[in-house]
Amino acid sequence: MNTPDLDLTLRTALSAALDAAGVRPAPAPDAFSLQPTRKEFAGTYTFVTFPYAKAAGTSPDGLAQRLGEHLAANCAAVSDFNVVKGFLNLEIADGEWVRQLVALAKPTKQTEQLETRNSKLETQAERVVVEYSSPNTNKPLHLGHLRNNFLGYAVAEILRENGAIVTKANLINDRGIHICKSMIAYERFGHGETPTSSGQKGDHLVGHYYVLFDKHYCEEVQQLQNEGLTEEEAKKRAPLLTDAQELLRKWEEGDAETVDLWRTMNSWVYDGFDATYRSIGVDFDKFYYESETYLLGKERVEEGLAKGVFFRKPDGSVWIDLTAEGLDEKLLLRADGTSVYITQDLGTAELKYQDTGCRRSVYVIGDEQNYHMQVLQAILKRLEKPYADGIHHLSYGMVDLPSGRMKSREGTVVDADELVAEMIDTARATTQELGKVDGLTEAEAEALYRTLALGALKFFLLKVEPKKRMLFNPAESIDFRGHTGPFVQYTHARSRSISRKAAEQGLTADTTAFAGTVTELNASERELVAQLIGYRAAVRAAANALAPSLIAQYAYELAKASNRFLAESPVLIEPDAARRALRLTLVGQVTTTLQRALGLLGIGAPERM
RNA sequence: GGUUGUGUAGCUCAACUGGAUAGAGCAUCUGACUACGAAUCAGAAGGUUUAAGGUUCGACUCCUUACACGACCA
Repeated sequence: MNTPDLDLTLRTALSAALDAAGVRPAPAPDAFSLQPTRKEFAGTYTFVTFPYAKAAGTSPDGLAQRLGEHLAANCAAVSDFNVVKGFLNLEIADGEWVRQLVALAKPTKQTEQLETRNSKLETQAERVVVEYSSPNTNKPLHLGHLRNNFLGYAVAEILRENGAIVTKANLINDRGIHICKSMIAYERFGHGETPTSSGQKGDHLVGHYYVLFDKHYCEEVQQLQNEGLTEEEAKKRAPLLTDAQELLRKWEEGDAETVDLWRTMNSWVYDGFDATYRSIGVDFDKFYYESETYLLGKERVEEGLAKGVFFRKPDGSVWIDLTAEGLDEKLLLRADGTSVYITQDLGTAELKYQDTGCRRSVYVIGDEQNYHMQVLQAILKRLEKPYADGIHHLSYGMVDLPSGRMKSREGTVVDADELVAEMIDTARATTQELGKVDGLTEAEAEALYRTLALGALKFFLLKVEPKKRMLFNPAESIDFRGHTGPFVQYTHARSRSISRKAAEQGLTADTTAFAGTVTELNASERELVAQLIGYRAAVRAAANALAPSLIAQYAYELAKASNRFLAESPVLIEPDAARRALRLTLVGQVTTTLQRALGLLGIGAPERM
């Protein structure tokens, strides 16, 4: 027998009760809000009657009373209710909580879920592409990219868990003047240095030359100004810049030597990126390179001109007028026929659609591109692309430092690799100080430090709503206690420890040992079951809102409930066998659920810590 | 100048999209390791939600106006 979703059971019953109370048409089960009861009142779920009191022709309290009586009589899950100022608080029968727990723990239930999910995959599952990371190849990844990478990875995993078919895509910006700047600096000052010869990671090496470019460029500009040029003039005529521009022209013409250097330097960067991606635990299904897509955009321009959506100005440049959408006129192709950013994006969007068949596409990009993304979507709508409506810009705010905004030129950038390394050092120090790693091999311990470091970092960056700017204080921000990743990881390790000890003592989490016999729960047990069955709702909400922060919040609250439970309810020492089995089942469910929730955020769940 | 985002406890963030006395963590103070892990738990203190109006049974949330900070578009 299947135990249905408690939330759905209650909603269905409430809908029927509203109908019986004369609310016509009664709202559908998913059309009203059923919220957790505030903890100062008795009950678990609360229904607000104000919106329906008029239709029922009674006071809110009167309606609440009638609904409560109807539910108590007709819904087995509801054991009692109370009414406070128009709020109907529902209390759930302990027997129902036990049934819910048994259903959660049933392995058959899970395989069933998997099967329905697989068959859904075959037929009507939604296909989504999540584009994230999307770095430039002229500098290594920094703190801002980490927020992007973690967000993108988590959103993709959450959508997948919610039943979608997801393609993780990475669009690499590998061409343009910025690469040429690194190249020209390398030609000038590199003396044939390579990652191997210098012992530097490839992306750091190339980033180094980008910085060198800027340094020498500034000197040249100063020099020219001293010779009497205006600042503006000097900035335009500095030889390094004109050389870089010349290099870009040669690259576009396909000059063999230039393309060769470009390819070599980019390959160094990719090796470096690979290492970083592996180190921070993110992955991709598909890579796109702007050097391969930037020409595709021009076909879209032709298409737009043919459809009359775009127009050509007398100088030959191509534009679109988006004033009707509240935007401006936007340049799509320069008078000399070269493309601009948005041109490439049109091409890439089309390519992604052809490759994956996804009508829905999530772009994880910083909020400085809000306008750009609005324009992109508006243009695709005008072109009547089937994927235009499915574009969603997951916009996130910058990560600021106490000193202000990160600026690569001023050297105030927090490098991703360095930050992770520092975090690992902190995790190592903290763990060793607590003396928790006795019995682990060196390799196991090091793996643990990485898991903890990344857990802290990812949780810290993901628990905040994406669109908010956030402050990162390297000295203080990352903590291992309180509302943190390691707190959740600790709870998992603690629960695993109890399960291991139980197994050593021959105790099992057998649901048949308590399924019919235990009929009363204490407050911490009830709260924990309620949290556990909230997992699916949390995933659904997070998927709909593209909000990993909801999963972080859920994992934290589950961990909190678990620790409270363990403080109040002895497990292994519990003398009553049935209750002991129930509590062991709870412990087991906490570990698997925490593991899944953390997994969605890309955070590992250690066996011990 | 135009468009847009943000503003909540000393600090970093929540608030189920209009619901009850605005909640957590850090920092501060108090208590709990001879019960399974104290990276934990229990408790105290901390608020005119930037300001002023408005909408209604009810506003951090929606609408005006102003202020502060940011981003983008000329």
